[in-house]
Amino acid sequence: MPVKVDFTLTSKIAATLREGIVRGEIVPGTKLSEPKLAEQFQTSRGPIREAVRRLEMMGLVRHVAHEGVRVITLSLQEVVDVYHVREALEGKAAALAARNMTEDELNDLSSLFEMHCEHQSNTGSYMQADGDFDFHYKIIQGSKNQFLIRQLCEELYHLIRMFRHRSARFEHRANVAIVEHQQLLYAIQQRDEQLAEIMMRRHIARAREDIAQSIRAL
Amino acid sequence: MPVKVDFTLTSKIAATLREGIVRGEIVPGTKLSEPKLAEQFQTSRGPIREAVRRLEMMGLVRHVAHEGVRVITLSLQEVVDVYHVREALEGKAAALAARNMTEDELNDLSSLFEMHCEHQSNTGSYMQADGDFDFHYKIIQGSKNQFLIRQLCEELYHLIRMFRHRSARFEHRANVAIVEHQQLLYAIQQRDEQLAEIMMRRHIARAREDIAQSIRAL
DNA sequence: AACTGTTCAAGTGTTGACAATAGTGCATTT
DNA sequence: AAATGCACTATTGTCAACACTTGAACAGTT
Repeated sequence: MPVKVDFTLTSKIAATLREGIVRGEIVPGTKLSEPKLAEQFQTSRGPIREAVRRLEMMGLVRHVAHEGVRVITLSLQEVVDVYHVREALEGKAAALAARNMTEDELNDLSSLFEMHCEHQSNTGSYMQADGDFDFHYKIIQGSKNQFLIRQLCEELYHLIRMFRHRSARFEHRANVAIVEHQQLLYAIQQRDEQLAEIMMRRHIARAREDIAQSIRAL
Repeated sequence: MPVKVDFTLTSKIAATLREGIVRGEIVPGTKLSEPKLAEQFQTSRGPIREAVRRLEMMGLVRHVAHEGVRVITLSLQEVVDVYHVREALEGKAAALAARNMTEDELNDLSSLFEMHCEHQSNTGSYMQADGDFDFHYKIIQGSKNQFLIRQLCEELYHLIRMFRHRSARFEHRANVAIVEHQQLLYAIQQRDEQLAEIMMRRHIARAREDIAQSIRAL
């Protein structure tokens, strides 16, 4: 049975705004004025308010009473902070995935990885963003932990997308990522929870280190 | 400078409902009807809607479009899931606290711990809930990571409070908790990030194991 | 008796207007 | 000229009414 999604105005507006923010079309720091957005979307302020609250849940905007809502501006240091959280959560996700993924899911993950490998050797380039996210996404889902899934996929996910969209310069790591994915996949296939967690944490910690280093380079 | 808090109707209603849910006065599974709550609080539906959305951010209620909002019902298995997330996040918090806490904060934490010890040897009972939360709270704050702090203090915190309030039976662990806190404090004082993380994770994992065991006992 | 389709009530989604608040610019004062 | 206080404006917070969706009771059919 298909998952029920809401076709309310609110959800459509929220999705549109979310993508605008993630893609950087709505510049960080912008104030989201309810009357203006209401005019822009040809609607009243109600649905706008609700949509903006959902963005707040995702951490994409900050709301202050009587002042309004502004799109967050992520400093590199803050991105590093986000990656610390991501390391902790996805590390746990990998451990739980090693325990809880079904054989079918494992096969899925395995073929996805092989697809990435082929794409890599054919084009020499890494399957950007989507590909990497898919791999991580499948592992997170494999954890079978609804709270973990929610925190990662609904709250941190878009923040990370936003950062990645802004600075594609950290993607030279894309090449080594394949190797790290390989090791991670192996650990999960072996049902080795501890190793899976360590591998995932290293994978993310390395990406974080790249960012931290670019701060020190300033 | 004091943190600016909003004295809006919404925030007061949200706080009232939150406590009602956490304390179990509003029974899990209850449907929160906007018209009824509006009458109860002598206000209109607008502030009620916003307050309820905030509860949703905290994970205390679930919202389905066109159907409404219900208070969550946590199964023991779900509590175990929450504790997995908590283990990952607070473990990371302990590591970061070992790195980032100031000497003053360390002294604070230290005296808080000694207070707990005294109270324990005087009364023989553990300083319940509040005390334990305070200790963990100070460590989380000491991490200096705003995202981590938010996820733990604003999202998981109330879920855990809700569970603890429901079943005080898992509190025989209170006695051993002192020893575990002692080790944890020592690790942080030594600025040993890895040890602090391990100690915190064990501390929480043990509590989780108690819950998991009570599931198997069914 | 079980099943399908319709009607109805309750509640959520949406709207536009009103009230209260915060920031801005100007006038007045020292 | 700088500082203080006031009025104004724009925006958020709140309200009450309307529109649409959902679930349930009920009637009719097989």
